[in-house]
Amino acid sequence: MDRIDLSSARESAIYDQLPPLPFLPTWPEFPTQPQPGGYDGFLSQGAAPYTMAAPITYDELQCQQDTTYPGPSYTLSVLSCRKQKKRRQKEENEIYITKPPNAFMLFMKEQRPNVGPLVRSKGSAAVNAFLGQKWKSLSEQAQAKYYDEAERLRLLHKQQHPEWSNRENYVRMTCSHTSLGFNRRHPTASVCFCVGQKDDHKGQKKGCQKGWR
DNA sequence: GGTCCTTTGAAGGGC
DNA sequence: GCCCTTCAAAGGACC
Repeated sequence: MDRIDLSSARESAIYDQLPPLPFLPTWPEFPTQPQPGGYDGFLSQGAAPYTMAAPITYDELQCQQDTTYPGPSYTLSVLSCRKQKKRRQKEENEIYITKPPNAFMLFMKEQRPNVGPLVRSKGSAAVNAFLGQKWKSLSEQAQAKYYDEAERLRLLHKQQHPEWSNRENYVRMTCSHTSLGFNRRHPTASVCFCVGQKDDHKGQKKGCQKGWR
């Protein structure tokens, strides 16, 4: 596994004191030993041959949320950090604060490595769809662990970024609903500066429009 | 290089 | 209060 040095990143070391996530090593619904086939076996056999993931750490979680995570070097997957690394470079030293993950996102993060090659070969969309089904099949007790952790991370995020709002990461709504919108690049600007473009459900372009900046 | 796909849940704005 | 929209994650596919 590659190692990324994030030691030059910003101040707070609040995550340093957090213990490893206490999740799945004791999860009772699935066998704790690696099973041949992983989720693919689950699909093809209708049973639950399950490849148990090693517990993820807060270091890895924080990498997904904010690659400016302070502290020494962390053992990270280059792939898992690629998008944010690209975005960071794009933002040219400006800090981009991501939304805290919800319960399902934590579940996906943890279980994605367990998905077998058959499902994985169909792409991330298929993997996520499969994990969505898996999520729904979990007991409330099993899901509660993820809801609790998501809530804890949400509060932690709020503590670390008290002024932050989801709205700051929005590309379209802030621009389309007010002439005094703001966005991730210029959160305090008095004019809207469009930074993205997406297709709506009708296949039409939304996002950047003439006169927005 | 940028965007889509695909999921669930959180959050915010409009009415 | 409800509805709609966006974003959080992943990485291959596509333009």
